[in-house]
Amino acid sequence: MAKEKPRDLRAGVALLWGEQDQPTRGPKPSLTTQRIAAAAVVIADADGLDAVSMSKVAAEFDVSAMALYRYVPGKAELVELMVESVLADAPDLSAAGDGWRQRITEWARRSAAVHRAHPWLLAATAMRRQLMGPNQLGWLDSALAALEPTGLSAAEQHRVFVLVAGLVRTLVQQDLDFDEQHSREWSRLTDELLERHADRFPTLTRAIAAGAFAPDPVDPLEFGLARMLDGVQLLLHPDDAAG
Amino acid sequence: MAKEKPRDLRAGVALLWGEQDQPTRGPKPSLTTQRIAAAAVVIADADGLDAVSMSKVAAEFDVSAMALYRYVPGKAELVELMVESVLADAPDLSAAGDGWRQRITEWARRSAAVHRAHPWLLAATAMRRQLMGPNQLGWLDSALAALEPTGLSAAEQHRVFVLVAGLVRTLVQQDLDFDEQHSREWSRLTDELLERHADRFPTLTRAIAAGAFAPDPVDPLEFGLARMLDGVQLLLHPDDAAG
DNA sequence: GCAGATACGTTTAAGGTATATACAGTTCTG
DNA sequence: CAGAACTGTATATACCTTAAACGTATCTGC
Repeated sequence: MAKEKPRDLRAGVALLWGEQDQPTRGPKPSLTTQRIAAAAVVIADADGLDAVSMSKVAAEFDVSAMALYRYVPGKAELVELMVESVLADAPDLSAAGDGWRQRITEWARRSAAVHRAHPWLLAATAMRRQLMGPNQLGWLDSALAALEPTGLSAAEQHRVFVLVAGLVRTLVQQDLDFDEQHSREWSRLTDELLERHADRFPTLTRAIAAGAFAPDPVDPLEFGLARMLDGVQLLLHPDDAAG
Repeated sequence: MAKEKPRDLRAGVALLWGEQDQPTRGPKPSLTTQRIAAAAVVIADADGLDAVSMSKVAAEFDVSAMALYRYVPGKAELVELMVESVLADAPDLSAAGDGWRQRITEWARRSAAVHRAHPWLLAATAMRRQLMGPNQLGWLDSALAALEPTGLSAAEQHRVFVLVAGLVRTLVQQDLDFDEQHSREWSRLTDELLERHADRFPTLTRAIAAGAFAPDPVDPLEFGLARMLDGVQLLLHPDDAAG
């Protein structure tokens, strides 16, 4: 995962879009990129992205690690295929209602659900220089479709999309980071430290005392979306109070 | 980076807070955790987080890789120390004005600046199960201080903080991902693909034609903050239009 | 002052990782 | 039916983290 190989974008795109010409001679391949990606997804779902190694994936097919390089140029491309694999079926938002707000909210919920179902997805799409495949573009397309009725300019729609997608990422990550046991132990240790350093962190100390970090019944995604979309709505109708 | 070692939280916290009792016997250590972290930061700034390896850091001090393990339990802890190192000096927001909005905006700008100056910081703080040191808490404290005058409940202030911090992360990441050359080449390839698949991505095709992905003179952070804080302001004063 | 305890840094090595290269075997094409 | 083209394997390189054993430097208690 460390070294940056020089990448052939053209080849990467062709791979992601399934636009490679099949050779006619030679033995029939025993695998497909789809099956490889699917196997990698199973491993990542179970043990995290770091657990996905060429040899572990190859082992799923009783094949040597090097065999995978006949299908995939390298690990970076494998991860891209994993992302595509998991983003199949861009959401149909027409059932969510007619308003742009309902639709983009539904988009955010679905996106959050996918990210929660595949915790490695966040890390995978956080990697620099990622290419986007058709499925990822499908999600983008459906979000933009939801925002189209706002009447905002194309540039503004794009900006809003970035905000909403970012919000989903942030809040899902918060979710995933939360681990009951770990969290409890950390709180205990930190409380103790904060008591000793209360003067350095006056506001924080007060906030904790006031329950700022206590379990919160409000769904952060719903809260965040509501605030953010209120802000967008204000951009559309500067005079109205949002409802 | 792959395996998850069982971690001793207590030890990790002690390390991060510099609360370890110095031994009296034995040779004097030739290094300090601070110097080690600083060297690692230099490497990461130059070549990315993946380029930080125990042996490269050790080489900066002409010392064997294993020597570092006398100072740091493992690489995860080293990364935590790097984060602390870079988050020294929590921002003083008093110069930004009196309003909560000005102050939290300033906080976001400063936070973004640090993240941009150390591109690996995003990845480093995205790791699961991270511990927070005093400097990281300092930043948290100052953000909460900025939000205190809103009069929101402690829980609400926390929720808003999460939104703002997330916004910064998202938008900085977008920034960092952007690479002139790569982006240009990708556009070219994608345009070509989209033309062939316009029916699959109708909205996206339209959006691109309308310039949604053209260079945008508006600073996304300012745009995002404005929308988000408008939303928050509406929470405070449901009847007013935000200005 | 000196023995013993303790801590530092090194060497060695084990067990991971990605992936380059050379090769053996299989299958289609001319 | 020979040769080209392709698949998968075996081998090897160059990394990575980190465990264990060891020699050596330094302080503490006597």
